[in-house]
Amino acid sequence: MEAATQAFDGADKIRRAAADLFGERGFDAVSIAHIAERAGSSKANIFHHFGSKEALYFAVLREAVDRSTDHFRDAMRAELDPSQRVERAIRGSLTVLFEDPERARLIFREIMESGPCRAEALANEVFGDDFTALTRLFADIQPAGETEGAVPPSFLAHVLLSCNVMLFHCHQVLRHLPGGEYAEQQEHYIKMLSDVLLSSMRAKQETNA
Amino acid sequence: MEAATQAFDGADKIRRAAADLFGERGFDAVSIAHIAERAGSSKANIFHHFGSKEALYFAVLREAVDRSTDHFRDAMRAELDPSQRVERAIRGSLTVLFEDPERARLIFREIMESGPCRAEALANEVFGDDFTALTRLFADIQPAGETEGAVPPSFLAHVLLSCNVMLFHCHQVLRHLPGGEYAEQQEHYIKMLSDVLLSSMRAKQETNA
DNA sequence: AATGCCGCTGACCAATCGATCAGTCAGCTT
DNA sequence: AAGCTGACTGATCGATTGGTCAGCGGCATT
Repeated sequence: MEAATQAFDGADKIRRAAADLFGERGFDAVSIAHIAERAGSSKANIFHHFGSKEALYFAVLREAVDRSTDHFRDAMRAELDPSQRVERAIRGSLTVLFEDPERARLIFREIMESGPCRAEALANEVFGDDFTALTRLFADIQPAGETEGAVPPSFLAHVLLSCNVMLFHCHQVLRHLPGGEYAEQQEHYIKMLSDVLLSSMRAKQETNA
Repeated sequence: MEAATQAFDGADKIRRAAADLFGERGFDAVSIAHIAERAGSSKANIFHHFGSKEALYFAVLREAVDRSTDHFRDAMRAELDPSQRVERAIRGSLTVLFEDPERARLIFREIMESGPCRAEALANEVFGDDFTALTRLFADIQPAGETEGAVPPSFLAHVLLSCNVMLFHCHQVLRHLPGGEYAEQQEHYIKMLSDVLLSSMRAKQETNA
């Protein structure tokens, strides 16, 4: 029978140590020796389990991605009125980011670094589902019949995710900016972003100069 | 008399090569030997001019920051009607990013990596001016008297910068997302983001559930 | 012509990198 | 007890890392 502490493999401890270090400092700044030390293991054992540094990195990345999508989908299942659903979506996405910062940084670094080759795979396998779910949420909320000149739902998803990701990565800088107090008042931030998104859905005024 | 080709120092060529490589791959993934090779110089010469790898990195970073702020301030000096000024600001910020991608990536990486210690310095010396200028633009545009329950200008600046930075870093991924065609149609993107920002400035409807 | 300075180089250094190796040990099967 | 398997280790590999150093050649000054 397994122990009550979830039965930590040696391989699991290595994966966790690697996830922390890769998330903090990136692929190149972390050495196998560091990971082995943090995991309480030996260098050779890492190669025994994962074969190469790159393979370990991909294993860690894939696990991070899988857990991330699970979290996100749970966060926006409710069927409430529009403003509550939007706030829920913002809060959910924010939670995914701040609950496991190393994982979030790991994934974003991968996006930044990925050339055109890996980008398509990342879009399909990693972010496609989340983005589609968010897009559908905005499409559902939008007042029927006003979809003509309005901002498309997928772009509202872009706005939501962009603001959250920026807040996550830069909040240490943002809070020192003039008028950047919102970076430390999460509820206030959610309210403001929700206002922006909702108001740009109803608008149907003169859209052209 | 200097040559017509701007008189490239050996030191200048090193700086340029380093800026390219650091921007592409980050600090740790780039070696002095790589930089020397790309610059057509020798390893030892780099240490002769800059003393250490870290010093070279900071020199490159500081130069990138200085040039970036200059570009941005020019981009939004005009005094047109609100929608045109907003579009101008979006386009200006976008130009800063895409005109010199290595520089932009260099700076953003520094923001991501910087702990609380360096974050305040970065906020004051690097982004403070741009952010303040953008904030003032939105404050000017906002209809007088409606500043009560409205979204504050500094948050609109956050939205603008977030969306642009996200588009810049992730556009290879975004264009493969369902509904992500806007990532490749810059004018369309500007129009949509402008709509979002403008409509959330006029809104004064029921702001609470 | 001798001087000092400066941009620059090849050879070299200790340290560390990712990776491989032979080999130890515990547990399972027969 | 014999045999096998898989987790694990210390020693070690060649390559590469950031960094040092003595010295070269051109150029201006004296």
